[in-house]
Amino acid sequence: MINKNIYKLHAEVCKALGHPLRIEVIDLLQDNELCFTDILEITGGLKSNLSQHLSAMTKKGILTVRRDGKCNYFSLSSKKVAKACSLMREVLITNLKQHQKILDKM
Amino acid sequence: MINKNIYKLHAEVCKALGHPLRIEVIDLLQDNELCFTDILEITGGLKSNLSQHLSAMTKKGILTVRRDGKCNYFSLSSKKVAKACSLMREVLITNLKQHQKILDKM
DNA sequence: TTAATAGTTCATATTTTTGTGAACTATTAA
DNA sequence: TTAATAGTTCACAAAAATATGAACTATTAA
Repeated sequence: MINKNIYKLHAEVCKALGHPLRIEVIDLLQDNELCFTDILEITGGLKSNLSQHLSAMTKKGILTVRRDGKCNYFSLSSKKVAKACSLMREVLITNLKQHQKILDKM
Repeated sequence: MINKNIYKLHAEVCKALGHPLRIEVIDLLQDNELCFTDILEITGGLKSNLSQHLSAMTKKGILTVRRDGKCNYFSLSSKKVAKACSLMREVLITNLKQHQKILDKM
């Protein structure tokens, strides 16, 4: 019971990976920082939506913001996030291949 | 536009990490398989709830089931899932420490 | 000071996830 | 064949996440 809280916190951080737009942002920020407008231009959609997603990721400690003039530059707070994300992508790829293998047999 | 689908699939798989109970299950299955009843006994809660979470994780290719007699044994489909999960835990720990540091200064 | 750029915040509607209990299925043992 | 064990499935209610557009704030430039 006492350690259920750590699972809750842990899940909160992991939730940051659970949305297509947030995955795309993590991909974009893999090697460099980008400002809000750059990210918006690449990902598309509404600025309010992106802003809220970036804000949520920042609150969870996934992203770091740096203000420079009138621009907000976002970056990954740790390479570990990108690594975790890419491991999960590998799991997905393996699943898709497995799926394909099953289809091939039909 | 064409590659937005991969983000969607990727996010779907990552969502498996975004729930306290599912995190706990991943932790439990890190080194060994366990049957449904064992997992239920450790995690607590309703069997229907656990069953649905395990089923969702299995559909997403995160878990593998092996039926033996009347028991269903669950295991991680890949060590990569455990690794991704533990990387995100490290990110959380770093955040918590950072948070603590800020509190200490107040 | 006014306008433009760069974003954030907020309220609300919609969609998705989650939890619950009851009913159901499958395997084994008596 | 009946009962017990081990789970799954289903319908529904409640909670949480998401998308949207309008209004707002902050910085810079003219």
